[in-house]
Amino acid sequence: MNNMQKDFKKLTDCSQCPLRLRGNHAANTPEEIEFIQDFKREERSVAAGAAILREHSTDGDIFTLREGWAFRYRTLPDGRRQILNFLLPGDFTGLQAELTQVMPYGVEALTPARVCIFRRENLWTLYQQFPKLGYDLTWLNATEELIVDENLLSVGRRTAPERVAMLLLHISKRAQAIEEPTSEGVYFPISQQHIADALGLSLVHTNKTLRRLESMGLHQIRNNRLKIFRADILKNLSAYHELPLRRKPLI
Amino acid sequence: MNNMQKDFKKLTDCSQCPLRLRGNHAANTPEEIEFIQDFKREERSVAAGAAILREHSTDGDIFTLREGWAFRYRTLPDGRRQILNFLLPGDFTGLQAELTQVMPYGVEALTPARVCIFRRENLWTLYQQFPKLGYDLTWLNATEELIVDENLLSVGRRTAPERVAMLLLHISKRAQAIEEPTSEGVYFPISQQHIADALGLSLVHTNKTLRRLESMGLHQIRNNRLKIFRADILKNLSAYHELPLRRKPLI
DNA sequence: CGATGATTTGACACCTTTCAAAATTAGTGG
DNA sequence: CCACTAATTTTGAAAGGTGTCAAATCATCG
Repeated sequence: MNNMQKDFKKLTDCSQCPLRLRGNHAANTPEEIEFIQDFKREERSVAAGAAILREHSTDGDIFTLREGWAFRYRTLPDGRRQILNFLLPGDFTGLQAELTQVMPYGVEALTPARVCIFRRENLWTLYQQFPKLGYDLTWLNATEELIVDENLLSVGRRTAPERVAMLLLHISKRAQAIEEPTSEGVYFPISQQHIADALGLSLVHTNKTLRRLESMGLHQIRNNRLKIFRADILKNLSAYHELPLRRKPLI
Repeated sequence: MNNMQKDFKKLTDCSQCPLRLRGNHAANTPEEIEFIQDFKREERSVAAGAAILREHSTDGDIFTLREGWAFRYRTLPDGRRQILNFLLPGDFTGLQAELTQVMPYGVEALTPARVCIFRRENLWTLYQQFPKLGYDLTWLNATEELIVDENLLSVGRRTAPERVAMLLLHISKRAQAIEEPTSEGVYFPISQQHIADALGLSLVHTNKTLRRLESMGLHQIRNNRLKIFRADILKNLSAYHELPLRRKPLI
């Protein structure tokens, strides 16, 4: 936990970025990568449960999640929390803070994570020197909004079972896109409390719904792994249609 | 209604754009405005209730709402509808469609409206030739996401009275930002069905909640006008904190 | 092997939805 | 400007999905 600065100066060579090498993202030119390298101010490791961005703080970083999972959330004064979306490796966020004085949302690590933090003051330079990267940023931001839209539809209009089914499918799909396929399902480091906060449900009711779907043989969650058995039924239940997305850019 | 093409060729001179002249938006250079002028493919008038963007269609425009109000929404196969956010004059949307083959959401006019539709094929040119406008687009998109975030928090974690209070305040604030202040409150062309769809509530319960707040003297809706009487109580009830936003760009 | 946190269960209250129908308001044609 | 119809807003009553409370069972970890 206190190794937060152990690798402070030594920034990974972006051209060797493990995310990039995995080939899930759109390619960049060497010049672009060089710029991104300079754009990067810091890499930071954060423990599971630790804050990456603090809600209501007056400064906020823009960053890419390089390893681990996290989530973006907002809270009400009395503590009620709504998870806006989950962040998986490769996801970029923090731009919205550009608009306000205080961070309207927080980001918290779900697992031990590692983030690449960029120089906000160079954001404008990025747009000027590499329009393509500016375009990519817009793209990344729009992708995030698409997910939030989907979540809003869920929370606003789907029943509890439908919401849970939807979340299982959505997370499963996203996880599959970034990890090697195994017969043991996908990594799933999300607790029931997190699911509840993401779906606008209570913990108890989330648990009961989850148990119900699982006992129907639709899926299984065990040891931080999610296996989908009956994607067909889950899809039908949640009316979830995967949007065919192009390959995401990486910054 | 069938005057949809009456002013087809004659595009407004963007430098004389009524929105721009009103001075609510960040300024642009003459060169930028000239580019925007060329970027604009068409202006279109749509009737209240008509579609501006069709959900699930395979083509989608990017546009700025110049006059009137509209809303962005998604539906489930059985017809349940969730309004994602309301669009007021000056709002820009449609970028997300860039990411998918099918429009993930629809946009419908709430009042007679007029939209400036841009040449999607020139979007990339915009980023290249006018990085500043690219930056603005990112900004506009991020602003929209901020609103969706707020709505997700509401729908997920606020009670019905809290949601309604929140919506009244939020809309009132946005409306005030674009119209002359009058003693008669702000323009409010939103039906209870729309409120229900935006808040994830049923029509009946929306009505009862609205009536309750109104009978408590917190607000009044009459003749498409909303008057807030007790902003203090409404704020306290909804835990709504206005985010101090910078002046929005206009494209 | 305690201790702390996560998951499960059961019971019950209650907020919200659904169903039905009346009362208003808005829109349209004569 | 008055009918007439459609749409919106209101109300009441009852059903039901979710939340809250409490407590037990499991799991994880130093």
